[in-house]
Amino acid sequence: MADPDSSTANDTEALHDRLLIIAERLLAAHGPDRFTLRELAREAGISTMGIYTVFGGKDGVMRTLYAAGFARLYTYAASAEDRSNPAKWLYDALFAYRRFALDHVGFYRLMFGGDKRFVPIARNTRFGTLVVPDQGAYPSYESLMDAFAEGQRQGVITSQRSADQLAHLAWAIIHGLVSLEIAGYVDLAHAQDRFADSVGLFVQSVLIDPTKLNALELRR
Amino acid sequence: MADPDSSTANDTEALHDRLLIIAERLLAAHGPDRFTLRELAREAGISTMGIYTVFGGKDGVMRTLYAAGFARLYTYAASAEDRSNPAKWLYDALFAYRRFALDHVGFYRLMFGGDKRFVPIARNTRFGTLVVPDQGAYPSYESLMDAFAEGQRQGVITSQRSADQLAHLAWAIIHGLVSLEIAGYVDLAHAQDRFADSVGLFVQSVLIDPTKLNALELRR
DNA sequence: CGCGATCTAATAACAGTGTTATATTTTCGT
DNA sequence: ACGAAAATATAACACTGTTATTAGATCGCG
Repeated sequence: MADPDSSTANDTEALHDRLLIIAERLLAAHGPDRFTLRELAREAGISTMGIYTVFGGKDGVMRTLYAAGFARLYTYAASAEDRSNPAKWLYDALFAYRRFALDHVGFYRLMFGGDKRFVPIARNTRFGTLVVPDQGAYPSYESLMDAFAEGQRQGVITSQRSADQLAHLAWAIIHGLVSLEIAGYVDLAHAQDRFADSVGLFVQSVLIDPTKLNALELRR
Repeated sequence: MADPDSSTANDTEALHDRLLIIAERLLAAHGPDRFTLRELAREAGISTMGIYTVFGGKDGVMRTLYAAGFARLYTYAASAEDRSNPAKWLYDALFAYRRFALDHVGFYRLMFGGDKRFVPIARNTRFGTLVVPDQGAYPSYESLMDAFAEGQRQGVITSQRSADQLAHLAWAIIHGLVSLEIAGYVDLAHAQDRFADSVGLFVQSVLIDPTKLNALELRR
């Protein structure tokens, strides 16, 4: 408030943020398919063209929501980073992923529904060539790989596969489980147990030294 | 042609089939998002309302395409059913699933993109409560479970988990791998190898007795 | 302060979409 | 052969995203 020449910048920035909050709500309510520009404008109390000056068009809004989704996912992943216990860290990360997907189905469908419009191209990382959405989203996957690497270093994870291979399979598994659940192919009454069972089967058989498992209680 | 009173029935049935073929082409070309009724009518050379008399509306068309997708998936699954060799059977089934998804991205996104509109509710089967699209689609999943059950019977698969649990995890894994690939999150240059690696890691560590693996060469 | 230039915002218009209403033709049973 | 019913087409409606156009606000700068 002490900056006089940023009043306009703050106004448009404030409008940007306010629109984004409403857009997230509409995305969550209707899903990416039925998300409409005009409803966003109506809810915000501005004309349809106001959105064009802020976001450039519907693509701009969806692109921003897409990035916001990955940022939100990262907050879930970050909350699972118990680096002192790699096995727990891994479990928590996998469950956090599901939690995010169920809490934010709209985000999830926008991010992984199969519309490649907003997915950037592959780039080289220190773990190999990966496709990662942007700077703010990459940490989620990096954190998962770190969990594997740390588990291998401590000997809790006995697999000799690379952390990248393990993380890719782990990601595929939880994404598969979660997206099947979201799409409606898992009986709701048993979805929770099915997820826990499948994750347990995967972790115990592929990853973790069975003799070190007793220290880990399956949660939820 | 020897049945006089079925001329009309044959006509509408023929129109139904012709429309379905064109609809499949448009779904493959544009994806489920950009599929439009009016283009279908235009391509078929009929008025927009002609589709309403045949399918009742857009929902009817999409529902029919949804069922056709599962029927198509079943043809892929059926081609993998080498019942004399459960391990090969399983591998072939997993690779056939990916083949179907890549060959028919439009179908795949319609079936698993997250729009629950056409997914029926759960029902009881002899393997437990499952969500299966319809009579014609259920065999795909049943075949997968049969592969596990037969593998366990022959001792090739040593896991003591139920065939249902194993099939569910297997389905989640291949669906996860494939849908991440389709969504654009796997580097195209290495997608093939990544899939084979992940499937191999899963099968060898979770399912198959290592001493019986030498008889099985990884394909493609 | 003044004032042209630039950006912002709203209204109006346009080409699409799915769907309903209406009219016209075709088909079919009796 | 004729009335009922189904099939098909045309027109209209309420939406969508987007582009023109126009009015209003803001800014740079002498």
